[in-house]
This record gives sequence, C-alpha cells and structure tokens, in this order.
Amino acid sequence: MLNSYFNIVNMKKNLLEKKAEDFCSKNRFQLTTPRKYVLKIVIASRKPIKAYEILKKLGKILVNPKPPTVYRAIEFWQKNNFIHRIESLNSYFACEAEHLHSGSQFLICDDCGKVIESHICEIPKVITDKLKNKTFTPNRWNLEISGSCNECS
Amino acid sequence: MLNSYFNIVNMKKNLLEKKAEDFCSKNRFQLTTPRKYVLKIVIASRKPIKAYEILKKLGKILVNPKPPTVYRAIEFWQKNNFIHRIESLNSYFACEAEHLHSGSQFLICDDCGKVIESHICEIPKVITDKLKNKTFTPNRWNLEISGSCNECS
DNA sequence: AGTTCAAGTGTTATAATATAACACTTGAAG
DNA sequence: CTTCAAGTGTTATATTATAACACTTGAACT
Repeated sequence: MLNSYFNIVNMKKNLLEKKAEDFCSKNRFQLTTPRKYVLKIVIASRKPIKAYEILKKLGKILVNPKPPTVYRAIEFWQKNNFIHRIESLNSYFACEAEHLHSGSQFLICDDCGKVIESHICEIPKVITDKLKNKTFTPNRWNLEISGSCNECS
Repeated sequence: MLNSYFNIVNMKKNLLEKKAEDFCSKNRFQLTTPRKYVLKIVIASRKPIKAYEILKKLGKILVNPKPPTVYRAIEFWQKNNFIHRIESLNSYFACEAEHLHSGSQFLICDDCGKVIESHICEIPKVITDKLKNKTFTPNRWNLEISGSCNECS
C-alpha cells in the first residue's frame, strides 16, 4: 500500500503548478522556461531551498544557467506570492495559501530544517496595540520562529 | 537652547555602554578593544548598520581591521542580547531592552530607514493558538514589519 | 504579414555578506 | 610563574546577490 502522505504532497504540487499557469495566463505574464522550472524546483523541495541549490538543480534541466536566471525567477514568484523568502535562512519556500497575504509566519526547526507556514493574515493585536501611538503604516511583515519540531525535540 | 532629544539619545548611549561594561565584568567576559568599539559604533548609529559599515568605521579607530574582527564582535553582542540582527536588511541594531528576550519585533521604515523596536516578550497569542496542535517548541523569534513611518507617509 | 516595443533572457563581471582555518596573544586561576 | 581557555590577527575563500548590456520573444498594432 502506498503512503498516502506522498499522494497528498503530489496533489498539492500539481495544484500549485496549475495555479501558477492560471495566474500567468490571467495576468498576461509569461510562464517562461526558467520561471516554470524554478517554481517546480522550489515546490518539489519541501524544505526551504537556497538560491544556489535551485541553480544547481536547474542545471540538470537547462544548459549552464547563471545566478541572475534563478534570482529573476525567484523575484517574479516572490512578488506574486508564490514563494516566500525565509530571511533567517537565506532560503526560499513555496507558499500554499489560496490568497494574497502581506504577512507570513514560519516555524523553523533548527534540527531537521523543516518549516511550517502558518497562514495568519492580520498583524497580531498585541503588536498593533503597542504601536497605536507610533502611527506607522505597515506594508509587509514577516515572523520567523525558530525552535524544535515535535519529531526533533 | 539645546535640543533635548540628543541629550536623551546620548544618555541612552552612555547607559548602554555602562551596561555592557557591567555585563562583561559580572560574567567574566573580556571587554576587548574590538568588542568595545564595535558596540560603540552600533549604538552610535541610531539606524541599523551593516557589518561592512561597522568595519569601515572601526578602521578609523583600529589599524586595518578585517571582517572576522567585526563579525566576531557582532556575534558576541548578539548572543548576549546587546544587538539584534535585522534579517531583512542584513543589518545590526542596538537593543535597549533592560532584560533578555528571546523574541524581537521591528518596525522598519522603507523610506527613511528608521527602525523602532517594540519590546514584546511573548509570542502573540494568535500565533501560539494556531500552533497548539503542532507541538513545536519555540526558541527564538523575530518579527519584522516594513512600511512607512509617520514622518515619511 | 510586417512593425514595434515592453517584457524577458543570456552572459560577463563583480558587489556584498560571511566564515574557515591557523598561528599567535592574553589574562586570570591555580 | 605556569597553564590553558578565551580571544585576536590574518589570509584566503565561501556564499549570496546584483549591475550592466546585448539579444530574443511575443502579442498588440497597423
């Protein structure tokens, strides 16, 4: 009997790729070869992946790709909310949210490297309360929590 | 009449340096020349400062310092909670908190680069609620909110 | 069908950020 | 006054990211 976990993962993978196709045609962006494969690679990696790791994997598909090729594709997908940058790891991670969001939160396991994204859309109230008198207009936000996941601790 | 803002800033500056001295003697760490001046530089810069900017300023005090000198001092102060790294800016910032804290939050103005640290010590409840069934043990956390400050928006 | 031009790519080079490794120095505990 | 962990100085290099410029492509116009 096959492990159903992988079936679910593969489903998500295909859905995300489909979503990307739709997104591009809807918005008249080109789903070019580098864009397509960079996204595929990031989605396939179920952990945060580094730009030069993407580059290496891309090298198995395209002939001798260069860093800007990867960084441009990353930038495109990041801008359009298909991937997030995990700042504390200099890494990139596919976003499974069904909607745009200006904030993201990650649980990062220091031991196994696993990352869980929690889709909270509002900046937590403690924060906004504290900032009431600062009159600051938030634009983007990112919360990264490091620790140990249940499998490692 | 002098602007009292700068007096307050200078007071804070001196307090922080004093605190660092106390911290080192209490804990039997050495307040060495590079450590002392790196901290001074980070405190004096009231905005997040980059490692190579610190290096450049340090070069006006010490003879031809090298990157590891700066990075080691940064690491020391960061570990001991005197400075934080602002991940989204690859920059470092003096912490004014009177206590240790495993989490930090920053408001970062995209326009003028000003940063405000808000000292919230607990991970916001929305987050912990959402993560209840994930059984994840947090260790450190960092929230960075980018936007426009009141002077820029 | 040909023209146009913004969007996108390929490539070279280099900037910016960070660390490994190793020999040397220092200071405080015994 | 020895010892050795803690800390420094230095060389070299790894890692991450972008500037700049010539070239290609596709789809919106005549």
